[in-house]
Formats: sequence, structure tokens, C-alpha cells
Amino acid sequence: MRNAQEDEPQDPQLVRLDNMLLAEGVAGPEKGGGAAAAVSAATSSGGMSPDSSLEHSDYKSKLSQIRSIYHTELEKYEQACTEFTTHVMNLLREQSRTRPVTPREIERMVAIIHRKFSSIQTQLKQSTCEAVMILRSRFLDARRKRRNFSKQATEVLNEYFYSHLSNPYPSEEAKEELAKQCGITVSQVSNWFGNKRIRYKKNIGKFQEEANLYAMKTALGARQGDDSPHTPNSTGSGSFSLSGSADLFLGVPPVNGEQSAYQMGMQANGNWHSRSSPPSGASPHSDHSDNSD
DNA sequence: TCCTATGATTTTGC
DNA sequence: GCAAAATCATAGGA
Repeated sequence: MRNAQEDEPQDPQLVRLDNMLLAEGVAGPEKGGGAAAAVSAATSSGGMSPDSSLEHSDYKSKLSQIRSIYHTELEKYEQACTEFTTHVMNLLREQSRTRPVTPREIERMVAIIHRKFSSIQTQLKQSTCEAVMILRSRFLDARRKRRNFSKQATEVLNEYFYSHLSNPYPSEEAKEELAKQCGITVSQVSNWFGNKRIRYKKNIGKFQEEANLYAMKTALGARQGDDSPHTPNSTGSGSFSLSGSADLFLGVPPVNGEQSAYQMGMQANGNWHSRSSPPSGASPHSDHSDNSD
């Protein structure tokens, strides 16, 4: 007891908790810092659409709920601490009538009480931090909170898909370019193309109308572009030209989905010339791919 | 409320 | 590691 000095170094765990609560805007003056940080982290990682103001306000309201609970509890503990300290001091004062009580002893007693209550406060801070972490992870991990892409974004993706129908596998650069144009992430572009390929293949008939629409669009775009000096258009996965080559349907009547898709570059087995089955003569299916008529 | 469309995730094969 | 296929989960319209 005698050696226990009051000026002990601050507990590093407590410092960490305090810092976190401060950064999240739970402790200290009220601010939107924590929530704003979470939102910006989410948008920059691509996990959240920019128009996530709804979730943002939801996050903020939940955070302020945590904040108010934290402050209420903190106040309660402080009040209890003061009350208990006063009570103990009164006891000591009473005892001083029957035995000598030094001011140093009182001081030490108060320090012990404060230490006990501060350990309770640490627990409160810890559970508040946990609550914030849970809220944050729930907010950031809104994986299945799906938002449809904007009309313009879908348009851009569809234009690329149908103008590269013979090989709808955009290169990494093309994906990046598409992502930039659509305001989505590269992996979302990959997801979109993965879904599109499989769904197109499964139900070509259904997509025929859409395909023709984009073929027309592309053709119109190409015709308008004819006035300007022609740039060589590359086909295949490496190129990125939205108004360029419609290796498409033009002139192919939408009679039967399978037939036109087959003419579009899909192999007889219903696959595109993907990595595993290159379009060259080396392909095990090359004998079929030449027989498209 | 149901159904379809669609973005995301998981499983599987190469 | 990438793509296909299957599946999940939600948005949005009828």
C-alpha cells in the first residue's frame, strides 16, 4: 500500500480504447468523423455504391445511439464513484474520532476507489469499442446489400458485351476502363461479364432483342464515326472500343437464338473461345467451329 | 405478395 | 487464378 504510488503510468490498453473511441466519435466532442471515415473506406474499397447516404445515416444514427449509451453509463459510473468516495470519506472522518486518520490515508483510500471504478470504466469502454466494431463490420460488410447498377452503366457494359460477342472476355485494361466509365469496381465488371455470359448462353432467345438493339446502336455509332479518319479496330479481348467493331448480328435475322449465337463466335458446344478452347485450329473443336453455316 | 431480374458469392473444374 | 455453373439474396415491378 505504502509503495503504491498514485502517479502510475497509464494503461496502454486504456489509451488504445480511448483513442479508438475518440477516432470513432464516441468519446470527445460529437462529430461525423467515424461514420464519414467508414463511408469513405467502404466507397474506396468498392464495396459500397456512392449513393449510400441511406446506409450512411443509418450508421450515424446507430453510432450516436452507442455514443449516448456510453455517455450515460460513464456519467453513472462517475456519479457512483463520487458518491462512494464521499461515503468512504465520511466513514474515515467518523473513524478519526476513535483513531488517528492521516490525510495521506484518506488520499490513498480515494486513489484505490478511483482505481476500482476506472477498471469498471475500462470494461465499459471495451464493450463500447466492441459494439462499434460490430456496427462497423455490419455496415462495411453489406455484401448482399445489392444495388442495381445505373442505367448508363448497364448500357456501357451491354454495349461492350454485344460488340464483342464473339469473344466477350474483356482484358484487364478494358475492365478497368469499363469500371471507370460505369463507376463500379473491376471485380464488379468481372462479375457482370460472368453473369452475362452464362445467362446469355442459357437463354439466347431471350437476349436476341437486346442484342439486336445494341447491334443497331453500334452500327449507327460506327457509321457516324466513318466521317472521321478511321482508326483500325481490333477485335477480341484486348481491344476497348465501344463504338467500334460490331462483330455482330448485322444482317443476321434473329430467327433462332442458337443459330445466330453460333454465328457470333460461340462454338458448337455452346462455349466461347475461351482460354481452355482457343479459336485456332489447335482447338479440339476446330472441326466444328469452321462449320458454322 | 409473388415473380423476375440481377449483383454477389460459392463450388467446381481446368 | 480464371471461368463456368449453381446458388443466394435482394431490388423492383405487377
